[in-house]
Amino acid sequence: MVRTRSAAERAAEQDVERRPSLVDDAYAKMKEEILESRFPPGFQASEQEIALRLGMSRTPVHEAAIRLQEDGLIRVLSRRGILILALAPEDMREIYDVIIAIEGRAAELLASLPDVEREAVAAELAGHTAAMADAKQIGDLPGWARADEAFHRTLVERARNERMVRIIQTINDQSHRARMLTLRLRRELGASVAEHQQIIDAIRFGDPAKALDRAHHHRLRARDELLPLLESFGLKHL
Amino acid sequence: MVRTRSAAERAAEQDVERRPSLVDDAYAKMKEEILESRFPPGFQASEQEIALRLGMSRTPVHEAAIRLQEDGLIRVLSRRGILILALAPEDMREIYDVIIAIEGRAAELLASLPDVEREAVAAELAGHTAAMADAKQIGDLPGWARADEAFHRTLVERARNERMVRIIQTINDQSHRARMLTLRLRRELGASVAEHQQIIDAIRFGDPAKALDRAHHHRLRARDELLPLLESFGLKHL
DNA sequence: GTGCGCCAACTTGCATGCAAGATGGCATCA
DNA sequence: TGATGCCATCTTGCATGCAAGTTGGCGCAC
Repeated sequence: MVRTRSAAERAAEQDVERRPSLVDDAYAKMKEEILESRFPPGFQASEQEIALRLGMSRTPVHEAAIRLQEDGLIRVLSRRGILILALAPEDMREIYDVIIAIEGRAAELLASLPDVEREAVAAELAGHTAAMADAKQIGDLPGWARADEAFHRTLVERARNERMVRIIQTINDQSHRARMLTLRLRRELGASVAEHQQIIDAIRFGDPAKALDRAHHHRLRARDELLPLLESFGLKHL
Repeated sequence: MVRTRSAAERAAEQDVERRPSLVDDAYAKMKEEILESRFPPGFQASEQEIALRLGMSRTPVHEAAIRLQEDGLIRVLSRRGILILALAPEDMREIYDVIIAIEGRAAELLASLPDVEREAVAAELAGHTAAMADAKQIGDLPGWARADEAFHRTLVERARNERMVRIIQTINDQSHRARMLTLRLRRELGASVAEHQQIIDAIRFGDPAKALDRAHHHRLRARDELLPLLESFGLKHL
């Protein structure tokens, strides 16, 4: 029966957290296997077999597969199982453009905040950037990557836009394997610190146009360094 | 069995279009009912009942519901059916910021294309804008809305980024009801034509920075007109 | 009259059955 | 020997059964 619901009912439902379901479990585990390349791109597996491995029936695996397909990580082939998608350099170009768009707007929004909040965000971002500089100093590549990721995550999360956060999360999942792969290829850890600093300054001084421009510039520079690298390695899919 | 697959196999699979499934059918029909407010926001329905109405079992309805939940149109409540989500003015703010980010970058990309392509895109955009002016002249509000939508769709689609297209599609679905509702509230059809023209000019002359700026400005102006309107009408959810 | 608790009805989560599509290999024929 | 077509096998799409969680209402106690 379709029926209207009171505001009270709706408010109550906001609180209700879904209890852990097998579908959530399957989703999390399959995603992890894909991101860690234990299900490498281009491989195919039957839902049956995954179900067996995860100790559940086909149903929750199938439903998790639908979500992963929406995330752009796999394709569910009719009667032929699940295909783990690979990323081409072309996909990385698309992904960078989405990041440029979203992070640029986020930086612009952060630079438009009231003084106190701006300063708080700037301080937080500066902390992550300092951690990057430290990690670089002692040659701690994973540490550098973590701090860099924290900087960019903060940039978007502090802009108070759940949809932007979600978009970035999806895009990050898609490009996770590529990031892991290229981390040790990159030689330009220094430039990032300086560019982050410029973004932070623009936010701190409340200059939205400059924050947007510097955020764009940072990601464009990173992309222009990464893409040729990928292609020179002949990485047609990753 | 998990196994590697040749490039030929993979290429072949690209062609394989999924044949129409009941899940696709359920997804399309449910989405239409939601967008047309025949399933109004805040209402709740059981999967059982929807299945009955669509003449299928619960399974495809449930799987379609998962996809609609990923799209942000509904929430699947454990053992309590499907809840049609409403949009608050706050959501519209988020949505506009995503549009501003994506369309801004798209305009920037279009203005960076080679001469010939830039001109082709500019001409196409100019066509839609002319249609808007005509529709406004004769008071054809739905015609104006269609041409406006075509302009913005073209802006993103011509930027050759499938992910951006997908993001905009999702966002448009989410805000469809709000757009329909506010179409007749708006008084400012004229401003749009002039602003579109500025975006077109920037693309035609190959000025990416200006194209970005004008695209931002256009959507910001539209948002700043719309949001107070929504709030003055006390539209807490729509 | 008011509040509490129990219960019947309903709803989905998940497992499984069945049918039909897809595939690979083998046998057969030229 | 090479090509073709058939068939056994595998895999999913969808329906349905069952169990467990959720809800609303009725009756009972005070």
